Amino acid sequence: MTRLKREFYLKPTLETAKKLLGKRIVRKDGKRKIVGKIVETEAYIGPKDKASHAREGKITKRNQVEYLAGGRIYIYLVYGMYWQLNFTTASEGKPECVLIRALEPAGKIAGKITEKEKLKIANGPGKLCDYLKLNKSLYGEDLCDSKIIWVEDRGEKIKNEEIVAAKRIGIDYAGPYWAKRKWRFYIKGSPFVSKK
DNA sequence: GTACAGATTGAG
DNA sequence: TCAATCTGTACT
Repeated sequence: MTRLKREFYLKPTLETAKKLLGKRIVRKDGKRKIVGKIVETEAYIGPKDKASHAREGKITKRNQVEYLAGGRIYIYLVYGMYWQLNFTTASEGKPECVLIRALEPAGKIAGKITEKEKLKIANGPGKLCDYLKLNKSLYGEDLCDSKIIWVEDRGEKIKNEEIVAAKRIGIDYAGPYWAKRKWRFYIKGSPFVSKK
């Protein structure tokens, strides 16, 4: 297996967000292995980005892991019920991260599942955390070192022409300028991306 | 201590 | 279109 190394996460965040497309998240939950191909991501580049939790250089108990060197898990609860999986990026001191918005289930899936159900089991940031069995206990986990979650490159290359850049979702509170930035990326034509 | 809004989701 | 649901964050 080829686990992504620290270096991968230290590159510019927008670049990392695009390069993550097509990579596999591997999660070990006890004896079970859950795998999903990343098909949709979103970039957050604090402190200038008004939509980022680290806007204005804010440091809180929730977002502090964003300030560490890239390659860690930033996970938090929104709306009181959904976990959001992010990978931290950039070097230490730069609060930047990539939100994982949708996965294409890969490998063996627990229980019986139809092709139709498969399309909708991880097509949203809250749903994919459920699929991967993630919660607060993964906060700060190091993707370069962890035994329970990491990201693999299986050689699949997504060409630039296959990547669609679009507006980010659910961040209108940041004002039109930031809400309009096309910092959401997904694989063109993938039926597994989150609904619009 | 209290108020309040949110990087979503699925039902109506 | 809208409520569910609860923690982090700001402010008294």
